[in-house]
Amino acid sequence: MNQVFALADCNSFYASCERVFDPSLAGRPVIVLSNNDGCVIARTAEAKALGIVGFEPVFKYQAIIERHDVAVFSANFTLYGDLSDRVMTVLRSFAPQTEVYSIDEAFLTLTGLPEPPDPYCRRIRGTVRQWTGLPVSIGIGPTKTLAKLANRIAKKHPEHEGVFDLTGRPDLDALLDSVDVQDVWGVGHRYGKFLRARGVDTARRLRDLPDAYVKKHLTVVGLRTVEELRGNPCIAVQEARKPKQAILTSRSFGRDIGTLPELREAAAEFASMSAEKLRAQRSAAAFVTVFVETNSFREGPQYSNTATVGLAEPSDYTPRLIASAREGLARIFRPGYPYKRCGVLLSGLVPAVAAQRDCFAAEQRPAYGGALMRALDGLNARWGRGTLKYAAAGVARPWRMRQLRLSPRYTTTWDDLPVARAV
DNA sequence: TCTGGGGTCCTAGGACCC
DNA sequence: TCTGGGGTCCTAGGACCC
Repeated sequence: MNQVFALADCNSFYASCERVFDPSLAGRPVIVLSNNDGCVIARTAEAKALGIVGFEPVFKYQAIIERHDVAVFSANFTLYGDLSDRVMTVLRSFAPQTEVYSIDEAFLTLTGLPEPPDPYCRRIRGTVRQWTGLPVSIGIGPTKTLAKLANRIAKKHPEHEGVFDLTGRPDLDALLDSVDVQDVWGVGHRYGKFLRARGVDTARRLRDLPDAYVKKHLTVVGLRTVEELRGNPCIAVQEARKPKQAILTSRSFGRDIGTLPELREAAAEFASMSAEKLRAQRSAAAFVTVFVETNSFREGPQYSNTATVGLAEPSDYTPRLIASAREGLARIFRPGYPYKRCGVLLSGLVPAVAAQRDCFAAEQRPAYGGALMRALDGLNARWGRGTLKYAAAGVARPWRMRQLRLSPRYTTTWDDLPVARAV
């Protein structure tokens, strides 16, 4: 039996989330900014129509924003994460298999459905809208890559009303010819440029390239993409999320940071945050990597460097990881530079219970360490992130992000709960 | 004068995704 | 003045082994 995949993807997800709890935003252009209120990372259709481009710095659009009364928000990932969970819950109720692919999209398997997939997906779309308030578009195809492509068509052409089915279409070639090669899932900036320079500028032309040529220039990954464009499924729906192999916390600072003590605090904070994510997936890390960077967008002396510190044995104990991050930082810190970004990466992850012990190493953590971490994580989950933290991460936090236009955490914090009043 | 071949592991770098 | 953050996978090349 031919397989059928669907990709459900929320429209302008972050911006749509802001609208859910503020109906006055309906019909108004809305944009959401990256951390530090730097770039535009989400735009509603109204904002796109004004010519606002994604991932461009917001200051370029100041005039447009004022003239057209664009609603501007700092990214509120707490809110988006919670609304994402709600959408995924609805989607899961409609398909035997779902893969949550990102915060705003999921693949569904619809193979063997007793009815045509198009009307079924329109029901899914209506239900998501009704139960969560969020608009979603759905693409249907014989492979994940083609479902993705169908989703793009559904979004681009409003006349399809949010659902497009690419299976069994006699005009498939023409449809694939209407899609820019770089809009194919798996073809990014570099490959797009490479292919276009050789006249391969549409999805159909990519599909029809010889295997050997694709493998040579786009590796086996590209070959999989091409096979999928031909309708041969190579990429399976993965229900269970594999544990992460690396965990990174990094930030650009709200302002330049020049001193080691301030950077040490930032590194400690990022190590703590990474450690929390690490314990959430019950892993321990064997390596701690820290990096610092100056602002490459600006003139002046640049410096960036990375240091990796190996642990005597894998650990999930925050003080241990903070100490290693600081050790790495001490190695790469050079005075006199205006630092803009820092991050802490944990790698060499193993299941915490199976962590290889080193009987000759100095004690990595006290006997009460495990209980302490559980208490720490429990309190922060119950009362909000940062309720309990290590003093090493500092209090003044001069490096913290700028978020001037943050919306309330409507769904996850009692104090931010929306209130309905009778008038 | 002659100087293998194959395997594994690790890392850095580069591509991609959202 | 103001330019995100967090991941994955693949390949090439070097170290090392037999």
